[in-house]
Amino acid sequence: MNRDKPKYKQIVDAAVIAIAENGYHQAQVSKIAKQAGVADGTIYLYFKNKEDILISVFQEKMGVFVENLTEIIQKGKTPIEKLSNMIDNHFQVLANDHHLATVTQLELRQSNKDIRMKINMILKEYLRLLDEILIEGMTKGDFDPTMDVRVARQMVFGTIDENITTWVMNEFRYDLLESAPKVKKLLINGLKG
Amino acid sequence: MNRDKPKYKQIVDAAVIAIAENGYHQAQVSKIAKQAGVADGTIYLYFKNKEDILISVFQEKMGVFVENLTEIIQKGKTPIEKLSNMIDNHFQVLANDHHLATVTQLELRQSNKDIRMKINMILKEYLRLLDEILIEGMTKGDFDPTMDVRVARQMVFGTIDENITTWVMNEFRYDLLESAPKVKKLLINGLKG
Amino acid sequence: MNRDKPKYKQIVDAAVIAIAENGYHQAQVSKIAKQAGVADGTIYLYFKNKEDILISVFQEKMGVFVENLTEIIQKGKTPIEKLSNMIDNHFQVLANDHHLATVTQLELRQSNKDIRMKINMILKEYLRLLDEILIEGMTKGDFDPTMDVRVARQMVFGTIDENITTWVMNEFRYDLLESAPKVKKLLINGLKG
Amino acid sequence: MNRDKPKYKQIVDAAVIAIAENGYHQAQVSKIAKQAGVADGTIYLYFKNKEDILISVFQEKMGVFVENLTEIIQKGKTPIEKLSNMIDNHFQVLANDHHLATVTQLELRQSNKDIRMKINMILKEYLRLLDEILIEGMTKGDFDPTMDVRVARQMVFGTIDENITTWVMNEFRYDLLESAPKVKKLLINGLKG
DNA sequence: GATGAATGAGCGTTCATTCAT
DNA sequence: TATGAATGAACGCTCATTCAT
Repeated sequence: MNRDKPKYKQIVDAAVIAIAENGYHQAQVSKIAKQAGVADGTIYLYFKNKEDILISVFQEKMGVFVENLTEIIQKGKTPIEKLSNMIDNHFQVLANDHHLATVTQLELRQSNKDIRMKINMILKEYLRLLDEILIEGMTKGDFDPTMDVRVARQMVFGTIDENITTWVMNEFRYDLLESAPKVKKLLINGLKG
Repeated sequence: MNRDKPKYKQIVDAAVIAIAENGYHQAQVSKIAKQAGVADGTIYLYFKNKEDILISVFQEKMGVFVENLTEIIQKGKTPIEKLSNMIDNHFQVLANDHHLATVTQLELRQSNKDIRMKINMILKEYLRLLDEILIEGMTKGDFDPTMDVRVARQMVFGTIDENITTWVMNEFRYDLLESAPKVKKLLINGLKG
Repeated sequence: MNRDKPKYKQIVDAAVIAIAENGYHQAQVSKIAKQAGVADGTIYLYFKNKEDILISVFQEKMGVFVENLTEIIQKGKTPIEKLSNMIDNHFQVLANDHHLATVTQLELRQSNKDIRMKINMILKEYLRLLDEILIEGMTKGDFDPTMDVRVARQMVFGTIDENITTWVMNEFRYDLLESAPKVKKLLINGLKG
Repeated sequence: MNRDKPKYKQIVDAAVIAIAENGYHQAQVSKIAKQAGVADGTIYLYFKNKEDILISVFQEKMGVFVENLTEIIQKGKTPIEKLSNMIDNHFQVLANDHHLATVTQLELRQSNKDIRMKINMILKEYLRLLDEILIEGMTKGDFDPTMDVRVARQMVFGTIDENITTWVMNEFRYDLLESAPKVKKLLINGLKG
């Protein structure tokens, strides 16, 4: 079950494609295996079970968001700049990968409570970094120092998420990136207090 | 398939409980029937199939939100008051019915694309009413007249939704209603521009 | 369960239509009831169960064949004339009632062994009359006196039956009655020995 | 879905037994699987669905009739000899396999129209070969050159079929093979004209 | 007699997982 | 490691029959 071997990533990527193209419930293990070019049984040399594939998909892909956000925080000067770059990054990554957007915004949410609980655990790290930005902003006076961080974080993440989900549901018919400045303006106004 | 007979509502309510307690995929028709105190076959006198039960659950329950919001819009004086009351209503209805909250925020989202598309159609009416409030606010000067209504609506709904979902995922461990004033403050600040 | 009341015949006739138009397996009791213009439950005031309806259909309709054949035997002069008239009658009755032909030749044969055993019991009387004609022919020298009556009867009935079934399966696309003289010629040649 | 693997024939044979012993409607897939000594799911590696099993049963078994008849036609000298051998073969194959006789004469006829249409397509080849014999006989003067081939074919097949069906319905209580010479004599007389 | 709402047993099929090769 | 044939548990839906009115 070595997660560094090339076949591991090969299967994770195949899962994204299989789920995006067939839908969550139609992405049987055999389809993922076929897409990955391996036998059904081979999947089980790298993953404990199907649930493990799905969680790994999220983990691997979410990793990119966390890495990018870590860098954004390091390089950014002001909290507002950091928040702005975070939103841009979030929108850009998904705007550039429709398969991934479909999987994270629609398909993976059809998984059962257990899986989504685990997915939420993975998301935690990303939200922790967001909290960091918000707290810095409150301390430095860029954001309302009296606001509730949890609620503020939920506003930021909920707004971004809803935006992207709507775009996916509309089958990418408009340019997601055009919404970014509007989202930023509204959110920053909200946070300024 | 008469939707006015008492058994119709009886089954819809039973479905909410069965789904909340067992999870979407474990809420077999037989469990819903048992919960409703009717025979399995009786379900099919009132619903075309299982999918129809789920859509009806959403329809019936969402109906309350739409009715309440309609009244709120009629009675409210200012757009801000209307928005405020809408948020209060949304939080209160779900804070008072944990089963319903579980079903709408977690379980029903596991349904397949078809069902979710239909659920979205039902949601549309609610979002249209929200748009009404926002546009009135833009016209009257309460909200930023230059903002994008769609993005603003996504912020309001996304923030509310994310808040409630987090609360459900945390298994109702804190008081949802305490978040309402904070959510309102943040959102209204954001919309004011 | 009075079989003389008008509703009894009404339901039998409705069954023929319902079965002919929907097929044996799609002719649910509720469809037969609807076709007859009575409630589902009413069926059970006249018939023990669904099987009883089907057997009654055959019984009532077969009755016509037996009555006609009895008269043919009484009025006929020679065994060959009687056989000839029997074949004509058999073809004519079904050529005039496509619904009935469909039901007896195709649909009713989809019933289970039990029902078909009972149908065969009803058929017995008709075959007994046919035997009478054959035996008279053997005695009078019109037919081969050394032939096996059972086998001869099976030839006559099997040939008639196969002819009509093929015609039904070809959806009545040709004129069944044109085959009658040919069938008669072949059979009588066979029987003459 | 490889039809050459041993398990394919294994399941077809099991289906004949399961249907003969339980009746068409009581021969559930699970019973066929059990009889074949495989898991339920294995059935679906070799057959598209239950209907496909039934059609395959007929196809495989009818194949024997067609093969035998082809050989009979090749080896036979006169049309009468060929017809005679065909009847013998038809009777012998079924006299030697009561299960198969039950299935072809009684149980398979309970299938729905679709299946029976497909079964009829398979039967067509057998009837075509019979037609060949009849036409040769008409040409060579063994059979009445003025007879209608279709009607003649229906007499031959109908007589054979009715004979065997009666024997099955009488639960094999008499020796089917004793009827063969009688059937042949009657039919050949009929065809001679 | 007549109704029709309610009943509940019964089954074909899918698919994640295993394991002999 | 890798394979893929085989497994078998699990469930939505139909429809003949009943029975309170």
